[in-house]
Amino acid sequence: MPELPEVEVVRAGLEPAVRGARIVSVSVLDERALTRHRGDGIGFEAALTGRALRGAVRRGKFLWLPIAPSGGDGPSARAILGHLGMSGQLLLRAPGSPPERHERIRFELEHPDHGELAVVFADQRTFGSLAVDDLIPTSDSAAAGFGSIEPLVPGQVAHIARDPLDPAFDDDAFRQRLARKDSAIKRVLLDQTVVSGIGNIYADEALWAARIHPERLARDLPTPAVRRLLAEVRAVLEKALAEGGTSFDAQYVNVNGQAGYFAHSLNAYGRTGQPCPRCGRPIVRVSFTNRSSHYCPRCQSRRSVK
DNA sequence: GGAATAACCTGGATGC
DNA sequence: TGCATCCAGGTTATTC
Repeated sequence: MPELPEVEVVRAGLEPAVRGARIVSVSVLDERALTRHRGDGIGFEAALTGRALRGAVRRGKFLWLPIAPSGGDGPSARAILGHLGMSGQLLLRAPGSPPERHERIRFELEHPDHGELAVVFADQRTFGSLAVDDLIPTSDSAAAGFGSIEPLVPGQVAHIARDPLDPAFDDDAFRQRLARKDSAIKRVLLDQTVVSGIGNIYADEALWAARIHPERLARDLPTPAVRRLLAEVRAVLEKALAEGGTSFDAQYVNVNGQAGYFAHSLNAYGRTGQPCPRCGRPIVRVSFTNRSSHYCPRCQSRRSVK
């Protein structure tokens, strides 16, 4: 389940491989991997073949590879936009390597320093997708995301909020947004237009660390609780990033196909019935908007939040 | 306009 | 052993 740390691991792995590389060929094997693309597979291949890439950028769970303009100079006008969904993988492979299981799209690249290589987009559940999208100015004129200094963001990502690790993330604006939200705090944490990069795993972990019940109304949280929550969100994301992300199965791996280790550090998510690491009371799991929420009923009281 | 819900999808786990 | 059912969950369109 790729959330911010997992996508950042992928971005960091792709960056040196794609920066300055030229796309020699593109093979769309399954057009379901282009649900975000306005056009068909043939058009996708034609739009990218022969073009050069400038790097890898991420905002929240979205990442994109800016495409150099045909002249080579000036700002990029378009990018390859990607979202991994639930089970998407971007893998670096040797040119002509055997097809991956669930391989959907393959790029053959020529890099001035690394030579020939392949970037493979594989996706078991086909919730992820790639697209060619136009870049537009960011609403706040700040750099679009991690890995870029340009204030240009794919149009499909313009509505996505900045993530808590982004230097341009506005803590006060986030707090004010929460104060107007008549929804459970966990639902708000999962709303990518409010704060991006957080999914079910890290929402549960951050709420556990901040001792906040997932069904507390966002607007009822006092300012100190919001500050504590933001601090714990950042701490959880940074720790997961340092450990290479969370892998429960083969659904999340880095660009080399390796799993992350953060699953060993989880305190609440997926630990139903196991003792809370803080107080020892069993972690409970409740159904929550077609999802699961895991929390400690003692540490995360529905009332006493300060 | 804001909030809640359903649908998309595949494969592993579980129960019979 | 084989079949049916459930579950995982990010995003978005639809509904309320």
